[in-house]
Amino acid sequence: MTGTESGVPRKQRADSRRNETALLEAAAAAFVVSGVNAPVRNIAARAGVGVGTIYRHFPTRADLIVAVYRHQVEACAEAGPVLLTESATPHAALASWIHLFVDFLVTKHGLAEAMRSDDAAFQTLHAYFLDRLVPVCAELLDAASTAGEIIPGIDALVLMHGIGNLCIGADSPDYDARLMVGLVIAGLRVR
Amino acid sequence: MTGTESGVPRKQRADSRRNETALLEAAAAAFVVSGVNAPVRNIAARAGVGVGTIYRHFPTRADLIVAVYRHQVEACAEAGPVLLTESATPHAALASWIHLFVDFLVTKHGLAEAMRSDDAAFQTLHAYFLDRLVPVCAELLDAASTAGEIIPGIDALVLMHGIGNLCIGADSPDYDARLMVGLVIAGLRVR
DNA sequence: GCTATAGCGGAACCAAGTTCCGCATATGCA
DNA sequence: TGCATATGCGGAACTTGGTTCCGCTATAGC
Repeated sequence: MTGTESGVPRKQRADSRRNETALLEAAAAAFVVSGVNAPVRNIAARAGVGVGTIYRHFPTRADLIVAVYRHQVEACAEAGPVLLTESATPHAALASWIHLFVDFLVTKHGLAEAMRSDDAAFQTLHAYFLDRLVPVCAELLDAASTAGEIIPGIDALVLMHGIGNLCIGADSPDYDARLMVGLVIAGLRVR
Repeated sequence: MTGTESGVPRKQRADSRRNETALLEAAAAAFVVSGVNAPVRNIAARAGVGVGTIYRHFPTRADLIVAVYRHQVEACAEAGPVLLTESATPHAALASWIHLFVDFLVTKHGLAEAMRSDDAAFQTLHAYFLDRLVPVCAELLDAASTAGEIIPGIDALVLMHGIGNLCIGADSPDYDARLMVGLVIAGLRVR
């Protein structure tokens, strides 16, 4: 229940907003150096707040991750339709978009792991990333499928899930996520 | 330093051996219901031993996992050459073998995740699984490559790494690891 | 049987996530 | 401007799970 008896809600306190942005900055910084599983106490200390303040603003780690990466996810989502109109073929657009998505993932240490975690706390992360990006992917798949360039019936959710998985551990020297993703893209083509 | 002054080592105590097999059975059971990250205390309780006993026999979780699954890994490794002689083509052998590997992984909740963990504790797991299976995979890849069925230059380690990744979360209802692996196998073919 | 010691159990310690509550302070109003 | 009150804060305390360590027990070898 927010607000006074009269029903008109008191506006959010200034310090609360300050803390929220401080937390976002601190989290972004912590994620860069320690990955998205950076200890809560770390982030709180960086932001100069108590741990309780993190939980008040971002009840689950997923909420914090979503908030930190929202801009980049939006950019990726918006790139889909653009690529579709600008690319030579739908398959080329699909390939470009997937590479964009992969680039996003591999530069966020631990994000790919988190994305696929079945831990309930990551439900909102899962939901946001996929709800925002799966339709875009589906549109690209559909276009390429209609053009007869790829095998039909591929589910966008499954594909993104798989692409995400392939990006796990992408910073290991004896692995090459992009190569594997490339194999998948090649495997999509009709032969 | 083990043994008496005279240099002849005292043989392993009977209770020690008993505990080791009890632990293996308990761990196998725990892995089935809770995945390979089942709490140490759980496994110890199941086996009717103290936690210290686990660490004495299996210093890291990876050691325990390796011990539990050794038979199945060996079977998979040995299947490679057999498939190569019995299959119609090297590519068919490769595909069959990969499916075998995938079947092994997807039925072990959490094993695929553990396989790719960069945590130092999982080093021996990584080492054992890959050292045992990568050469087999390399042989199959080589045969298929020589036969001109697949694109050349694919590194077995990278491929297995990727296949392992694709198997993460295979028990989720909205994912299909086998489909994704199938795409990779298709992507390997020359066109 | 006796002795030396390998091996055992589990308490204690550590790391991280999460909850909760007394306290501080910003807001809205007089 | 000063006051009342709800909002929001900090961080201690609790939980869970891994890891270490040490006094004690039971076995192997004689």
